[in-house]
Amino acid sequence: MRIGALAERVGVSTRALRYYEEKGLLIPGRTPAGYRVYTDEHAATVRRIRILLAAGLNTDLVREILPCMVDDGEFLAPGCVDLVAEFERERRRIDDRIAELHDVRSALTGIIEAGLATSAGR
Amino acid sequence: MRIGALAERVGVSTRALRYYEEKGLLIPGRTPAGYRVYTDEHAATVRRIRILLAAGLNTDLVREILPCMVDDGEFLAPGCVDLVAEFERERRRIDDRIAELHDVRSALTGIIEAGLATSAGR
DNA sequence: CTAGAGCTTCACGTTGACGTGAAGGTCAAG
DNA sequence: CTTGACCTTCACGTCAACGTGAAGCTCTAG
Repeated sequence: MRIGALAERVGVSTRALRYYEEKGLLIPGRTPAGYRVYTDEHAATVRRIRILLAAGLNTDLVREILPCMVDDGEFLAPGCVDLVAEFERERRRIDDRIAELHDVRSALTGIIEAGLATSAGR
Repeated sequence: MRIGALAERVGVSTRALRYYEEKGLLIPGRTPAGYRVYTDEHAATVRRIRILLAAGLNTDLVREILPCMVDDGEFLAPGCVDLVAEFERERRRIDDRIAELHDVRSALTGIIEAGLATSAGR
């Protein structure tokens, strides 16, 4: 499929797909005329990219993680083993981030419940 | 205290404190010469601002939430009651965000454990 | 063969939360 | 009274992940 079809299928812009290629996250084939050609596997990769970016990872990190997500068996590609320490650091950052969000969530909950009590009590 | 002292005390830059004032989050007093003057209460507010911003809220939202966090009693200021619906929407966004982070966290955990199994098994 | 939908590569614009000087005023210490 | 640390207000720079044209090539339908 070509870039427009993939974009509509996964719900991203064509510009984003070209950007992912520029950053080395998603390398399509090419027709003789130079058109980008994508497969179903590319579509799956784009969905993974969106999830990782949405979690706040940057493109450099996504590029490292992506090849480690394809071999979904029990073992890992050799290059990925060397990155385990980095992945653990990133996991800790995510844990910290989740904790921050939980703090703000409870603060919001306190305000919301006090607000409901206030509007109910008067 | 003046801006430099507050900045060092809470661990932010003076530029950030001026930016918070520009955005209406933190309004200091002024000396006759025009120097900004902050109190301990301002310091507490800055800590709240940092937490909210770190959670991904923007300055507009922080400006709305801040006055609702000071009255830590059971009830709320009247202006805050009208914002409860907006706070609930923001809480849902935070819940979504936490769920996204959990997804990425488990993906990372899968990779890390597979990596440990791979390096242990050979 | 021509219109037009879709593709290509530049290349500059956007957004939010600041960083980073520039040019100058204020104030306590020596 | 002068240094120097601290402060003031502009005002442009930064960074990431794209958005948004511009100018031109390609392919299919009629």
